[in-house]
Amino acid sequence: MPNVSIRDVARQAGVSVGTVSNVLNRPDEVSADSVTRVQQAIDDLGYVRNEAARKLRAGVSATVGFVVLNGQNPFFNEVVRGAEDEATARGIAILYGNTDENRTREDMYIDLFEEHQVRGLLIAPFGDVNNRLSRLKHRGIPAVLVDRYSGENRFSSVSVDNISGGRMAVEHLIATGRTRIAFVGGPFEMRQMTDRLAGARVAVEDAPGVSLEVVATSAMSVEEGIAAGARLMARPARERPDALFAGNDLIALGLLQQLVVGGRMLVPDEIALIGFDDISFAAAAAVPLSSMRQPSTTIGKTALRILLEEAGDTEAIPRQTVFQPELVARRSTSPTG
Amino acid sequence: MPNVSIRDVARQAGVSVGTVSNVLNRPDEVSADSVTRVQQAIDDLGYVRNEAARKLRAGVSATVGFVVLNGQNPFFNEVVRGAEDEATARGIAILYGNTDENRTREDMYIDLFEEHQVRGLLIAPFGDVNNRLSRLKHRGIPAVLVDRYSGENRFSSVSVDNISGGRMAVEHLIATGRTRIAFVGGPFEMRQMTDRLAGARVAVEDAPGVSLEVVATSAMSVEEGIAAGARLMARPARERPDALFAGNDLIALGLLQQLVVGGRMLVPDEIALIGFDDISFAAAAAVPLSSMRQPSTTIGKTALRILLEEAGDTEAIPRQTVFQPELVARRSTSPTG
DNA sequence: TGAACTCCATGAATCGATTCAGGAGAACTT
DNA sequence: AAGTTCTCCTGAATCGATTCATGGAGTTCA
Repeated sequence: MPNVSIRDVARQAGVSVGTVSNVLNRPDEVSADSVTRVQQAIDDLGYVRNEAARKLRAGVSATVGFVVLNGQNPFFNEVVRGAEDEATARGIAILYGNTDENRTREDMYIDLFEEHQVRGLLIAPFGDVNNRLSRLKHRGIPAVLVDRYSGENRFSSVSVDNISGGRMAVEHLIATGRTRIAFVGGPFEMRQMTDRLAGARVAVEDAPGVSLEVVATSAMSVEEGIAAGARLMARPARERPDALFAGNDLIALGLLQQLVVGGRMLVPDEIALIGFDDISFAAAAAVPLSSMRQPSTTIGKTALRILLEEAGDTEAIPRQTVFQPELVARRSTSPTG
Repeated sequence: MPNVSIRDVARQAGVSVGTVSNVLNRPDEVSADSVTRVQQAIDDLGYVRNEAARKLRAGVSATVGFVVLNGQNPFFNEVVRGAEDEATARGIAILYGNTDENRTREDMYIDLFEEHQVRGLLIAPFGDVNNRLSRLKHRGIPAVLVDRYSGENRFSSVSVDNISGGRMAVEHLIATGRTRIAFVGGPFEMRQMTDRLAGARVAVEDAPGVSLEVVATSAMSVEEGIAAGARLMARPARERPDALFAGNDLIALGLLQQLVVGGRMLVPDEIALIGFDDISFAAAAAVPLSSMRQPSTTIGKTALRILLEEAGDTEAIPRQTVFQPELVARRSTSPTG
């Protein structure tokens, strides 16, 4: 029995379509008798509400878009997971798009989700999306930036204090006796990276006798970490840093491989290593990886909650939610000796 | 300028709404002049098509649902990525749901996506979803099973030959000189796991003098791999297997950690290790991990393509697409000595 | 010239849920 | 008993894109 509409339910239950709609949307304004009759009819006919019609008429969508910049990074999957939980608890579905750090794809998804009349957009942006998002806002589609602080205050955002995180990571390295530190990360168009590096610089400036060098990567991936690790290992042992702060855990895992491959196990005695994000693979690495934990699912949950609030109130004032990252010290940064 | 409708475009361009619709959907049936005038009006007004209205009237949806059983497993993210590419090329958006191997969530997502009138459903199922999917099919919503062979032939499926994969993995272990093999995996409600184990059994039966033991895990996760690894390492060295075949790469990575932790580096000399899926973390592990590669993005692409074909033709005969996994031998299974 | 075709444009009807003005009937007031 | 208030229900109008029967204008051909 395909295509059971509210009209069929109304007929079956012997009430009007308006009543059926009320049973569905505000059952307390309907007599108990009608509610049970309509429920019965719904079960008998196997009625399923048509979201398209609902969206069209009510103008309110039960869909939220989530545009993620790297679907291969477990961190973002955890953020999505948090948003998902919060969404499904409200009967909202998530349209998912992975841009793979590609501006064209990013634009494409924003447009696509606009066509789909999403209730709002969560986005971990890669490029500069302010103009596009402003346009959406104009049309009543709010956006919340995820994992990216919105400096201009045009949009709400949920992120982590990357500067402070970078500082804490390097302070930890220094506290455990390291002095020749390298930051391995990039690309530096990404705000996350520049902030983490800036934090690292602060920590180093406060510590006399500690140096910081920068090893740039072109992506935040395991592969780039491996490549950077190979470059470091190509140096004479004397010229290598004694501690590495990786821009994120993927890079850190790549580095780690190069530092332990072939059983040489330089970590942690000769070189300490700390990452960022604390993805679940970090704890499970060959040498359990120290990392700066981001509250990933909480970020997702919070972002979704803020988004829905703003969807209800177009005049809402953008607010920036910033969590503090937390140092998770594991074996990869055990003190030397 | 919120809420620009096709009617506004028609007025602006000096044509009827029917013509605007035709420009949008079959421009070749419209005069070149009208096309440019309408295009101009669309640009001027910033018109964006309303998917809800389109879906309601045309009954055709530009949305596909993808229900995944473990959003934390990079393998599934790669499958999603494949489907995504294929979908966006056609202007189709993906509703994403992660069930986390939980039947309630699985049911919930199927219902939710039905309400959303998806054009079809891709699902990597956990529980028995045949009845629910049949219901959808009745309503004109086809489903394609992903990473799961559909024995009954009620639905199309795209998967990998797990039996053959299991056999190849163990044959490889045997060929590299191992004789005391353990399969580490579970839960065995999952068809993937039983098939891989069955394949392993076949390989062992053909090889005199080779034994196979089963170490059960309660999930296909890194954590379970670590736990199983700890149990194995608690045994006296003599009683340990000399080769491990992990049910998937997450389990393998967990095992690997326990086998190399503290610099003891048992892999590959004392114990060989092979996983399944060949996720990108496998190649980047401390000891690069041998694995049975699944063509993950191809699986996603193929599944989506079949789904769309079936959405166009309700009488389509279900077809089972089975790929062969491919052995990727890395250091973790180098021959001993 | 007129019949037969093409080519295109028109605009009302339609999809299904929601909304809301209007009203029936019961209950309560005075 | 008449007026007032409540509680529920009704059903037509509506959202915006698509469809399709209708028909006007221009071509071709006999």
